[in-house]
Amino acid sequence: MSDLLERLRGRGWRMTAQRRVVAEVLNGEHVHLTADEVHARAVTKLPEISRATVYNTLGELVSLGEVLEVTTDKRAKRYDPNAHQPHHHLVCARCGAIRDVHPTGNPLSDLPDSERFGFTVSDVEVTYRGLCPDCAGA
Amino acid sequence: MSDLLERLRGRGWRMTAQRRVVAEVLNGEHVHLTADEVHARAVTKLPEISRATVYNTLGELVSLGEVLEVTTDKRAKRYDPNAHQPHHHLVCARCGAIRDVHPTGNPLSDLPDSERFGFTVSDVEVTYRGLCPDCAGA
DNA sequence: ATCCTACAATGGACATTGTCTAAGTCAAGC
DNA sequence: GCTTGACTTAGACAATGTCCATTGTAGGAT
Repeated sequence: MSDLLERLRGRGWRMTAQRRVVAEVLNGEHVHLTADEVHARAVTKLPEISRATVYNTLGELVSLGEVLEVTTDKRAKRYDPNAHQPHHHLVCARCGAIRDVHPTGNPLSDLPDSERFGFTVSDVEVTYRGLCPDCAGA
Repeated sequence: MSDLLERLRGRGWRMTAQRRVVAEVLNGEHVHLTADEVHARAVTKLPEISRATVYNTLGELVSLGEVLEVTTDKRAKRYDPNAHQPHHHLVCARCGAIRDVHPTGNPLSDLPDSERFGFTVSDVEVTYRGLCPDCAGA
């Protein structure tokens, strides 16, 4: 976990209290917080931290490739710290719960040249939707 | 094309000038407009139409299943009238151009039970990313 | 053809998410 | 322990989307 902090330090990332707190909040599996959620949690550890700093820091983590931006719903971007293991997402259509999933097969090879319209296709993002046990078990 | 208007009428949708204009704007293949773009085009045909009405109407069309919401980027929702032919999307990472694509295979069957976490999975959405010919041909 | 009425449209305030800037603050190196 | 350039802050601003009270109207009833 402090892997993240270690890696960042090793890459010459200037360490500040704010950045440490943000990195600490973004930790674990199946973590997919919005920027405001990150801010809310960061504030409990460091009350003075500002919204702008959280946004800036998240943006930097994304640029560094340490965190992924996920847009499973149309509302806010979410931030996924599980950037070093490729995966896709399973989303509950009712409550919005998100799980990381690892489908078999490679969707990239399922897109024939005739369907590529001359694009250079480099990435694919798969979002499964359904109901989680709680919401389905009505 | 007026298929859409026909279908809506047949389903007892109360027809108004505003709704007709919105339905007319959303017509064709590879159409993926944001709500504001729909509004901008609707205004050229019906200057008094309000933003709220466009949002309401789009929401209704989505509820009726005649139009799909697509969230290929983190900014605005886009509306895709091609709802009666299942398809996925190919997005240019630079300019944002969007094409409808039809991959082979069924990603749903690529998600093993062990990766479903008890969810009832009903839908899957695939977004391919890359560079369109114009942006790649730098 | 005209009237009624429920449903639709309007516009403007408000909410949410995200960006920007100018000024103050601080981590890290010397 | 200084210096300095990068970081943080607060708040204004922008973009997108929602809500509500008021006004308008489509379509059925007469």
